[in-house]
Amino acid sequence: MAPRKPLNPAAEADVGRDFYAGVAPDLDVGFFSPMWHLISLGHLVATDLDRIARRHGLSIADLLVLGAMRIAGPERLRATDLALRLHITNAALSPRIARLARAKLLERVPTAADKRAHDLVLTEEGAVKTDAAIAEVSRTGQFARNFVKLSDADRAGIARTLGLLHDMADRDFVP
Amino acid sequence: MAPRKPLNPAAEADVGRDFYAGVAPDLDVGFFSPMWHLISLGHLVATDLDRIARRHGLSIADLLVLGAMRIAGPERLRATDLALRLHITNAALSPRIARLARAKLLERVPTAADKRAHDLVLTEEGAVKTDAAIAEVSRTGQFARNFVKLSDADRAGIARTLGLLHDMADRDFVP
DNA sequence: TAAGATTGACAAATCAATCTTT
DNA sequence: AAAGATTGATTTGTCAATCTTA
Repeated sequence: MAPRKPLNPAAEADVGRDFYAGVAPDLDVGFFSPMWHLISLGHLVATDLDRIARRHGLSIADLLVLGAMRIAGPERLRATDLALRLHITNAALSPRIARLARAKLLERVPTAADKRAHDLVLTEEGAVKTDAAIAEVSRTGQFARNFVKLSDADRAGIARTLGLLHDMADRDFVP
Repeated sequence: MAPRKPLNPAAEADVGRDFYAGVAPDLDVGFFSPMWHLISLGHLVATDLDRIARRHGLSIADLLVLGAMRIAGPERLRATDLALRLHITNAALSPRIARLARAKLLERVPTAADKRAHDLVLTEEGAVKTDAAIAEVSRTGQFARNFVKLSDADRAGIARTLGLLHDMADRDFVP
């Protein structure tokens, strides 16, 4: 049999859902398509972001760390605070922070109150580089360009509903 | 300054969006929160799925390969067909297929018409294991449990809109 | 030339174990 | 004990280069 040209992902996901509805009628398969869209689309968006970040000498992982610190503003974040916001483990964050500190994009300053911890502070150069990369994401990122093609109602709806799901997943998250 | 308890992700994302709206008024930042939800939530869902897959001796990557083949049914897929559907590179797929073949969950049979390619066929054991893992995702997966808490309208809306975005990202995807 | 598949070098995530400080 | 941070072993992805066949 000649390999069929794959359907578009939305139709393909529903084929899978319907297949499993037939194979296992006792299962709830309503979550099937949106879950696959989340995983695959999340991966595609992250890959595109990584390409953009690398033009600035960063990875997407670097950019997420720097962006979270930029947004935190004057607030002093420790590694653990950052890991909670990014939903990654401390072990993943450690070498990244070391690398960004070596590149002089952030500084580790000892926390006064706790000798175990370090406060993380963005340098001027780190802030400038972060803003430049984020501006390019806004101008040339695939997601930004595709998102505006949705209707106003769809944009508002997906932003709100993804927020609800993200909040629920955040409550399930244990580092 | 004492580290502030992080807001819920939905509110936190909007703080970031508003920050960059202030820093760079020329930028469109409407995509900001939903893009972050996609990346972070996609990562959380994938990590949870990986935990479930490992109880069956699989990884999430294995499960996605096996699931795609299960859904394809009688159709013979080659590695390249699979890579296109999963939006990963052939290089990532190669060692995975080799591993699954060693575990006797799928077989590689030479393609009659093309000596470069192999057709991939799920074994009986592979199909059984795939269905068992997917049933457990439906019963105990965090996403499945959270998704049903949404309203009927929100479930339908997000499934449809994620499908639109996934289709657009798929058209941008070049392997 | 291009397509299917594979390999090697690298990046980034997980878990488990460890060290220091609370 | 428990919390903050780090290191080592393993997995999976990318890109670049290579080999064979179309």
